[in-house]
Amino acid sequence: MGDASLEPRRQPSQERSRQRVEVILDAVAEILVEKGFSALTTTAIAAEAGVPIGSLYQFFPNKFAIFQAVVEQFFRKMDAVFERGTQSGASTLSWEERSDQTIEALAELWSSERAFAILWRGIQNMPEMRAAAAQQFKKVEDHHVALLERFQRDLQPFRRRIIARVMTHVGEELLSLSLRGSPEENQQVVNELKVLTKAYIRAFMNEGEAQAEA
Amino acid sequence: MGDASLEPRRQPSQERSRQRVEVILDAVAEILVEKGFSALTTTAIAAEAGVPIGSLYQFFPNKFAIFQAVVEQFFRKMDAVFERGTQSGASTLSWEERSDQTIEALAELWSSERAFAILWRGIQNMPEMRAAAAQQFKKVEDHHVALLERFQRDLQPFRRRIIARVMTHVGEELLSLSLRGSPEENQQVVNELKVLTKAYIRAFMNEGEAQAEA
Amino acid sequence: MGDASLEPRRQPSQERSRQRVEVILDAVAEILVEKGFSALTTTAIAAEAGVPIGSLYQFFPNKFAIFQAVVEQFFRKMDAVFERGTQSGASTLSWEERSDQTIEALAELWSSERAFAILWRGIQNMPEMRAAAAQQFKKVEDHHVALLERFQRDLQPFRRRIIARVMTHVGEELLSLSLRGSPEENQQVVNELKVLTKAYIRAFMNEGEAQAEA
Amino acid sequence: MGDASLEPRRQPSQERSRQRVEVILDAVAEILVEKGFSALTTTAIAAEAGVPIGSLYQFFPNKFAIFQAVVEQFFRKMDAVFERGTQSGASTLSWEERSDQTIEALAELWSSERAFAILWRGIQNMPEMRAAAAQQFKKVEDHHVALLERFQRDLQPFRRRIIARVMTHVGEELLSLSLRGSPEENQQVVNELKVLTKAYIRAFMNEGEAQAEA
DNA sequence: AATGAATGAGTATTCATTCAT
DNA sequence: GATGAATGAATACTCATTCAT
Repeated sequence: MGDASLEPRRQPSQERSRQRVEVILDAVAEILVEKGFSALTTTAIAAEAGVPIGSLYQFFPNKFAIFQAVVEQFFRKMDAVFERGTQSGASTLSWEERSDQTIEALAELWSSERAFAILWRGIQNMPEMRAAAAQQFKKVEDHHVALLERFQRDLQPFRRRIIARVMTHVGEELLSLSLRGSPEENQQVVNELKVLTKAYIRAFMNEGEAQAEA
Repeated sequence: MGDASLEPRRQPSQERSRQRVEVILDAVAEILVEKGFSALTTTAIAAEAGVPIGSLYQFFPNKFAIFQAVVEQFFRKMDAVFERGTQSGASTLSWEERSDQTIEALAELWSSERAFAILWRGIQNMPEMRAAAAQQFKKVEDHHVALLERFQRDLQPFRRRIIARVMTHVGEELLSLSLRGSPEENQQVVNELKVLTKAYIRAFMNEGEAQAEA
Repeated sequence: MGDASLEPRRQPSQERSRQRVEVILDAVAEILVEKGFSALTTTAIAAEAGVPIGSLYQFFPNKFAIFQAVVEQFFRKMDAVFERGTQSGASTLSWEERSDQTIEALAELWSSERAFAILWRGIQNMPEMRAAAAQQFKKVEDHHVALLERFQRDLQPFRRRIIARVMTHVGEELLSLSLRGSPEENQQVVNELKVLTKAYIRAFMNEGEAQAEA
Repeated sequence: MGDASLEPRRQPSQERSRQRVEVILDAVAEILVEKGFSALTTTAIAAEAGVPIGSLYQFFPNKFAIFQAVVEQFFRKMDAVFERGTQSGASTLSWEERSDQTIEALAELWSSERAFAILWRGIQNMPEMRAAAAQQFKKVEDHHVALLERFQRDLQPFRRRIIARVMTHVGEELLSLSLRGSPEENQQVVNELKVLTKAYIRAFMNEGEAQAEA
């Protein structure tokens, strides 16, 4: 699985190389925010990064691998947020508070990396990247599955997975939406995501109880 | 309002012309399903439709107008579903049943036109079509706003609009998701959309009551 | 000689047909003035004239024949100006006054048909029309030759022809130039054409005398 | 001033690149002479130059920039001729001899670059290049203005400018004409340009004296 | 005769990737 | 390793002319 051609060509072990990769990925973000996805050509990236076009191909086998690197960088940060949410001062907070906190942290992350949302939408239409995108979706989905396994033991595995998938997609859609409006609108979208998430969780929690009572 | 350059060049009044437009739009759908959005070039459309490239430009001023025609066709059907949901056998059904019915109908529509979901995602990344896409989103959002005005009078206008927007985006994201998995998964995604929608509505309904009680 | 394909397809004997041709030629002028030479497509002409595209091809075998008709119409008017200049109240006016009068009349003609100058420039770069354009140039040149034969009998035939050609081209270039500036500039260009023409004529008149004296 | 999109994309610093640009510009000339302006397509240029189409766009941002390069190259040579005419062995020559010499030199230049005349006419009808063409005309006009300022101080500035403009256009029209006939005709056209120019200058010189006497 | 939909070769331009230096 | 010029298939769109109705 996992298309090999999206792997970086080599680990940039030397300091200079590491910096170059950094510069390239920053250039990608800059272009996305300033000029949009359709301006994201290899030539433009090299120019923005102040790096010869050939260098791109020393670190990455092709255009998609560059995008993949940006995506992975972002998903690592997403992961970190989820980790923090799972571990931090567990007992003191209600699940509602934890949910809200995680969403708030995610919203901050997305808001601080507006380039990602643009890239992520663009990627959905690149056949060459669909598998890689699916894989990242899956990782978030797996995280939700794990949480549900811990706190909602009655759910059937199949349904648990679908619920996790739904939460993943709703979350990404609304976090993305929360970057496209006015500051007030954006904040309110995040608030609604909190409301909606808690309502949804409560819904299938109650189903279980309702069944148990019956 | 609405970019004139996306308007069809002329109404195909004659039978033969109407058929040609039909054939072209069918070709668009065929390509989307078979080869994906990035294969949707004018040459490919003409070839798939068995029509000379010039004919495309007799009916449409440019590529985007073709896409726009497909989008409008689909949104007219969406509209019809919403209309039916609003008018049909009003008093006998609970709001929960009505919600479920509408979602079921929408799911059937999306499932019967799989090409649309692919096109719709692709369009989001075309700067030339973003305005047109936003307009369609807005129409659905307005429908939700109208419903909320009728049944949830206490909501503040600003929040009402954001809730409507959230419902629009969640709906489209999950309906789109419900086309990408196995039949069982897809059905379950639709079910979750029903659960989630009702839970969300109940949540802000109760907020009002909670406030009223306090 | 004279490319047959530029001939009108048939003499529009019926009144309605004659009107249609008129409408078409007017449309050509309108487009030239409003949108420039590069907008002068057959489709645009038909649309502007409110005439089906097929009608164009009933009167003219091709695009060039339409242009040719406009050109001939204009050159007939040029001819008329020259005729008038040659015949009118001959003896009372000096040759200088006659020259000035003719130039003034030509300037008025060019100014009243601004479309022609645009078309005429455009035509120079159409290989298909170069022969026809040369023929029109030749007709004006021949007029000048005839005049010179009458008033400058000593000139050698070869030189007479070249002088006539030079006068033709200088005239057309400056009359065309006299449409491109401000009203004051345009008037002054016409004045300079008068000065220049008289100076030139005087020059080769004196040459003859100088030679005779020697 | 000067449309940036007509600027070359980069200075061909390396020898090989410089040669390539040379080859491209030569191909333009070749096509113009052999097949005329309307055959001057990017594909044709690339083919004639034996260069892939992409290479054209390495050096020039678009078709017009290629034409502009040819035009500028030629006008630099025109400039040089005017410079030489202004500076060379000043006192020994009468103004008549100087005028004749300059025209002779210009005629040689135009004759040695027959492609230019064809391109120059073609450019007049390209809306995208009209501004650039006007700029070149203006430079020649300015040269004439400067000369007139030196030798004909009595002329009013407005008239001086129009006279310069007239000389520019007459010169270019007749030099262009001097490439389209037989060798004898062409030589005679150049001779007439000399006669005409001197006669014209003498005319407005005398105007001044006539006024002074009165 | 009158119409106008149909045609498709031809146009300028882009861009991911390679590879000679 | 590092460079960036070179490549050419692919893209959206135009337009003079025809010919079935």
